[in-house]
Amino acid sequence: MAVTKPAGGKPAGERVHRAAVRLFATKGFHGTGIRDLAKAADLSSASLYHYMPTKERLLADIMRTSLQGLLDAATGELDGVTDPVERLDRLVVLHVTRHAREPLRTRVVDNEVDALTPASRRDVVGIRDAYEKLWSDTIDDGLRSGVFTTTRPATTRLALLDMCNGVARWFSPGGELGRSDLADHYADLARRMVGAPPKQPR
Amino acid sequence: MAVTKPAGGKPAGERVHRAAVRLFATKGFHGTGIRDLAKAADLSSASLYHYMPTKERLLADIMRTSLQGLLDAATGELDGVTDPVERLDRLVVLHVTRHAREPLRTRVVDNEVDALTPASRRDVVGIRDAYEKLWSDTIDDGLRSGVFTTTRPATTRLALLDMCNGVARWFSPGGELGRSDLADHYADLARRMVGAPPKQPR
DNA sequence: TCCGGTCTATCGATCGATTGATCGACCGAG
DNA sequence: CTCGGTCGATCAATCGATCGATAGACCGGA
Repeated sequence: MAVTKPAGGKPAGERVHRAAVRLFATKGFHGTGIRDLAKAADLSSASLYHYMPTKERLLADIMRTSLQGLLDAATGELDGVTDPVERLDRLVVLHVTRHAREPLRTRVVDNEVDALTPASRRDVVGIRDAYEKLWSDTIDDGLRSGVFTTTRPATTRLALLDMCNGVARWFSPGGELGRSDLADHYADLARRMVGAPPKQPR
Repeated sequence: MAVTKPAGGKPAGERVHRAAVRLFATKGFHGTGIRDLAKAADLSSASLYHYMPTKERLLADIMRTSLQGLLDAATGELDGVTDPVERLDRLVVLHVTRHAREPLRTRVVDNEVDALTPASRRDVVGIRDAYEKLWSDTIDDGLRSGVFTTTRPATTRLALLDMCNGVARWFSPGGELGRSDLADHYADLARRMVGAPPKQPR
């Protein structure tokens, strides 16, 4: 009953957010005009500014909350887990599942970093670094305890992350491959890359 | 002696091309203004149009020639090579080496596809598809002959390519890791991913 | 039950700045 | 005297952002 206008059924603030994610992901931040955004959110370009301070701040908020959510989820997922193989499994499954569930949001996070102002960029990159440290620590642990065999752990970490990030570029929900199967397959690939034994030894 | 102005020592057309690659890679196509480009190429914005028909066509040319060069090199590299493991090795080494030698150009190719007009996009995506088919065929061959063990070859191909593409995002020439060592490491990772035996069995 | 006041949400109109692109003029080498 | 190369000036269009105004919901006091 609070809804007065049938403009999509969702509250306006959420419509702006969703439209921004979709447009920034598909056309890029600089490729998306304030009027494109307004049209997609079913608002005038003036009304837009009731829900965002600035176009750049809208982008920064999207990226910051998305990355923070990933970091929080990963921290929770690893809580109490000490086995490096299990830790790597969980990191990959969480990462891939998220990227497959929200490929648009992820693409914005991955591709629009240098559209941010220096201040926003510092925040975002700081969160991302904290997240990637979870991966570094896991790989280092695995090497120390001997379950991983890989030279150049730093490079391997980058290769792992790039591989997992790529999912957001091509995965389309509703395809033949489900999110869960996809995540399992990536976890297997990750184990192979670091030289850990496969999940079900044939 | 042909050089009349000391504007960087290079001919103007090449300066435009180089500046475009650098700016498109770091600030994005839509984030790069015609005046930024002119300044970086040490020309007026009007003179720019003696070396390009349109900003978009300049981008399309950069992407098309870069991708075509990669496809040609790969085709030549695979000529006569039938062993799937050797083929995969060569594909990875070529791909990674190129991405490490010219990360800026590669970033443009990878990130600015949807800044193209539909016509240009068709061309570029067509070349890219032909290139990726080399990878698909190699993986299929390896599976058929039994040297590769991987379920879901299509997904594994995507994971491989995303991993190798990622190099352009973080590699900086002159770092501690050389291009050749990097390429070898990636070839090893690729072998592990498809389940092929490592190069030097310890 | 009505009233004045406040707040949120929305808009059309418009701001100055910048966009990609074009024009005519000029310059120096051949 | 021509002509490839270069430029300042400028075009219409669009950019991100702001303005004042309006409509309606809600609230406390008469």
